[in-house]
Amino acid sequence: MQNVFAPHDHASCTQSALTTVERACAERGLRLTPIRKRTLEILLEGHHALGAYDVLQKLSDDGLADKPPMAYRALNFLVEHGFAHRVERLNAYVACAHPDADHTPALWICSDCHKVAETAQAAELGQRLGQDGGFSINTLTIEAEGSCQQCRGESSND
Amino acid sequence: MQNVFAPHDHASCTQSALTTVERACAERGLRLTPIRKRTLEILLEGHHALGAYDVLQKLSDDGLADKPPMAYRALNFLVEHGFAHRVERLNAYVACAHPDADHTPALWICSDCHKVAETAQAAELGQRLGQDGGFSINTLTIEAEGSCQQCRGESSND
DNA sequence: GTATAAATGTTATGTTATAACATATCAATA
DNA sequence: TATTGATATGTTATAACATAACATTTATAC
Repeated sequence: MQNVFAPHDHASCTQSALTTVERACAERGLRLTPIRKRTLEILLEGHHALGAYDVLQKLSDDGLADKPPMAYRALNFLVEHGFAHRVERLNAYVACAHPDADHTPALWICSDCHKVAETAQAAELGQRLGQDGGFSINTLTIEAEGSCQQCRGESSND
Repeated sequence: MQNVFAPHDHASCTQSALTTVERACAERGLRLTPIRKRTLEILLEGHHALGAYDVLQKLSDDGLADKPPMAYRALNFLVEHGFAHRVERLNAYVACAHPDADHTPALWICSDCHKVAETAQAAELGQRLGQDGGFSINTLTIEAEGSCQQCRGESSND
């Protein structure tokens, strides 16, 4: 697990994600417009999931967007292209930790510090689960809520 | 996979779930009040997930409840005690197929016939996934969207 | 430079969910 | 059997999440 729960150099963590996404957009002919880029930056500020209206508020503070559809469009763009994930259990969004890989993530939601981590090994696992019933998986959602190692060891890590 | 996608004797399927839940409530000192029982029956009518407001409409038709909190309370009761599951991807609810077992279900959502099936083998799997990161799982959500064997073989199965 | 597609701007509304508080019912027991 | 404490229901109001539909602007390809 790429452990976003643990202390780490967040500036370089953010920067590398941003660079990776910029490169991916260039390669794939996608337009990382100001709203979209800023939305990604907002999600990258922490490893917390943000609701669409939280994102919208920040976009609005920056004068970039001030109506719900504008935030949803940017978020949907990021999710569609694998640069962010929607956290179904929270109706919220989190920046992708490995935006370069085509992956089905498993999300780990710490109910103490509220950070959300991600692992990538979920896809083949779902296929295996579905096999006996002959179910053909299109998309797979795996989300766990619990407590991270840091929070179990310390008082608070928010 | 207990295959709710395939044709089956739905009357006995419903009846056995209802009986099991009644017994479980008796054993565990839970009150299966009219609203709660009817809510379960509504969910058991098909293997489709129903939104809270769909359930509310039906409860209202029966003169049992007519305000959102009343439906949400009944649904939450059923979910808390394992008699129904919330489908996070659909913001909807489905009756539990094995209400007697304490389980972490994996849900299979067919985007063609819209039925939702359930398998129970997800718990240890999640534990395994979380282990390397030292994450301690409280609840685990596993939901797949795709197509069931029946729908891939036939035209429509709704 | 015009046509086409993509993205953004805007209005309005739809959908899902809960906080907060009042009232009624149940279950144990004094 | 009256009291009481816990549980469940009734009600108002609003919070939180999301999208349909259509107008305008900006980018891109020809």
